Amino acid sequence: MELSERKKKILTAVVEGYIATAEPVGSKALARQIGCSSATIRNEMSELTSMGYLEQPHTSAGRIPSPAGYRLYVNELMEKQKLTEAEARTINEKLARKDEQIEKLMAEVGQLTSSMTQYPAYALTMKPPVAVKRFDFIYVDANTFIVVALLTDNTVKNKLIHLPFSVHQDQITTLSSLFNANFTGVTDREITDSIIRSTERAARDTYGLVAVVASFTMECLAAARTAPMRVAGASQLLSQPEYRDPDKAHALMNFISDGSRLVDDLPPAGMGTDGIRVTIGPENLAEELKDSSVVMASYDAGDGMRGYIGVVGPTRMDYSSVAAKLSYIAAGLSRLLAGTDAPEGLNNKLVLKESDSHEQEGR
Amino acid sequence: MELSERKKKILTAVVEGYIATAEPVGSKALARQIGCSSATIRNEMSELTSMGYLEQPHTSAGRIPSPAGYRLYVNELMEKQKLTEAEARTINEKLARKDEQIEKLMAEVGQLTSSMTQYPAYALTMKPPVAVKRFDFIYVDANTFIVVALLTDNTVKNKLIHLPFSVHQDQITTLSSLFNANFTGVTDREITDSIIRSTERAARDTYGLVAVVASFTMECLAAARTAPMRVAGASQLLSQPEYRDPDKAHALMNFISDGSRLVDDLPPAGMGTDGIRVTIGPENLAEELKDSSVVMASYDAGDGMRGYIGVVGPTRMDYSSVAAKLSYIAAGLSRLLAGTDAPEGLNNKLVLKESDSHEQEGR
DNA sequence: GCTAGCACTCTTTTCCTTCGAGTGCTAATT
DNA sequence: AATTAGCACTCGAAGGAAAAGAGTGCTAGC
Repeated sequence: MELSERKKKILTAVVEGYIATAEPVGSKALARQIGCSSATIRNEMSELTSMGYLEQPHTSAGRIPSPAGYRLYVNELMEKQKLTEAEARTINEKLARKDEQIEKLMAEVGQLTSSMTQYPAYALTMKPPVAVKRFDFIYVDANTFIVVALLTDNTVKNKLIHLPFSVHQDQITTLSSLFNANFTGVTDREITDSIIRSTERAARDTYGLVAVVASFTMECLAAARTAPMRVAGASQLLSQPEYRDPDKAHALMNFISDGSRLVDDLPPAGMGTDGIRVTIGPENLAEELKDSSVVMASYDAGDGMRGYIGVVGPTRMDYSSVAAKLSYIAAGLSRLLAGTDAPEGLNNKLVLKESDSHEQEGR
Repeated sequence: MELSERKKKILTAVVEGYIATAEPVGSKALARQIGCSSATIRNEMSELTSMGYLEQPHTSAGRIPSPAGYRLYVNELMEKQKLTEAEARTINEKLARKDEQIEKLMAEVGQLTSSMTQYPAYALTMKPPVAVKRFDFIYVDANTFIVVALLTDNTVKNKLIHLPFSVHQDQITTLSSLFNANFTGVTDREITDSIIRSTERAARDTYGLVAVVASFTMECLAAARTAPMRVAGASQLLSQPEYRDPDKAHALMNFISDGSRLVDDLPPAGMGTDGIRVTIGPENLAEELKDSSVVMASYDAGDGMRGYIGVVGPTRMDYSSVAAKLSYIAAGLSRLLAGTDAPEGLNNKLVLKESDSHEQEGR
């Protein structure tokens, strides 16, 4: 059923009023805004209530939006706010100082998002499974060598291995060719015991060298797949009146501080067309989030990777402003990580934006 | 002035009672414990109050310890608690799964400490300045090479460098010997522009290759010196009655979530003989900590590195139990990172000594 | 030097009243 | 038919007095 223009206006006003003040909004306050008498408003509100878009905390209080009311607001009524000049500049400046380590970049983006929105925020990147592209073994001294693994996502991992016995450079060379033959191009799940066994036989390895390097390899592959997830600004919750009860705040903070729980709750279906997804109160799967809302945006992290940033707040969250900020930050990140135009702030002329056009070399 | 035995007993009982209940403790409750009448206790408490060890929130409440009272308790009266079998086992199990990346290890230790003590916890490692021990350059293809730097603290850093022009293997070799000659054994502060210039001349470098590798080097050295600091379990604060006021909680949480502030407050003088330092309420430097206490323990992280773990809580913190747990965990960490005896739980016979491997995103 | 007793102080809790915002309904108005 | 004015009613919030309770300080006796 389609709502009348006026009902929409009233619903919008109630939602925005409640978002601004955290107090139920009454008919008198609206009368001025809408331009008719409070009695009319009351009638309309009464209908909106019975349609399920508004709620009354108790008989003689104003109305607050129900989850359905918020949903309608988010889907149809809300106008996406624009960022102020200053906000946009802040975001650009922060993103310009791009950090090369994805871990740190995520942490900074989390911080940024949280400080821009005044809500707790998280940031993460999902990665497709990776394999090792090539191994290099650096012989340091008789007891020491370094393994360097170049992964298909172009990250490089390494490990210094110090031995309680000595090896000859030749052994390392053998090891190198065996690993390049047997352990490249496979994901962590494809490394089986039997591959390790056969490599060990081929290397005539009696010291467990192969096992050590193999386990390092699997560690790398597993770690590269795991999403580095950062949560920032959890304490912002405490400035929201709905979390003034320390027990509530505690429960929710526990939940969000544990990144892994949030990840589970990620993208059930798809994102909206603009890359923003809003999940309101009871729509959330996790019990701990039933009274809260989550707004998240996705961005393109390049190389087929997808990333997400999001904030958690009360259902009374300022969806319009948060959505605007998230989508601006997400767009910036996409540009930074996957975009064709080189982001400003890279201060030297060589560098580094290697593409996947990178040919696989034989050996 | 030396306190009488009985005064000590009473002070101890007040401190421990208050720690347990967060309520001022009265004379009646103590009478039973101490074994004399409440009136006697009152007289004694009155004296302890005028000596500055106890305080009265108001005339008709029991007594609570003053900061000086806590201090005396911590220094002289408290018996260091022993861990239960179960607690010790939990800690051992967690530490046994030693993670090779110091960043992650610190995060896990923070988690562990927080969950064992029920207070917010932090963990960090201080490092002495480092230098590069040796460079290796891996030629990948005409447009790509990897720089690998082995640092004096035995961490390895690397970077994949992709060029918009091609280089010959020889150039890389030249670069390698130049860097090994000019950039090894120096700390980040000792790398001056003039060294870079002269290296550039020697390399006949017109593309800025030297500059890129040099800036990578400095990044590594700077990053290796910065203490990776992790804070865990900040939300635990909210379960303490003294932080039921969300504003107080918010202020303190903001403070502790920002690791850098905590670092400033670190070890002014030395640690106690047992490696535990307790800072009570107003003894803290930071304004935000004046109502809180910090207990920290230091551990030996090997290679001349020192590390700290600590917890933040109300002045009414359970010093005895916290100190015991911290020192157990710190001892475990020392053993793990610097100890001569191989910690149990390392499941293969090689691999010892290196602590940190480092990944570098190449984009 | 210790203890019993008692008056006194001060907080906490409880209950009651008042106040006010906001509603729902009815009747009048446009 | 839609809007408005008016009014009785509801229910939480705020205020305040009274009672309860816990603990002290002091005095006097053991």
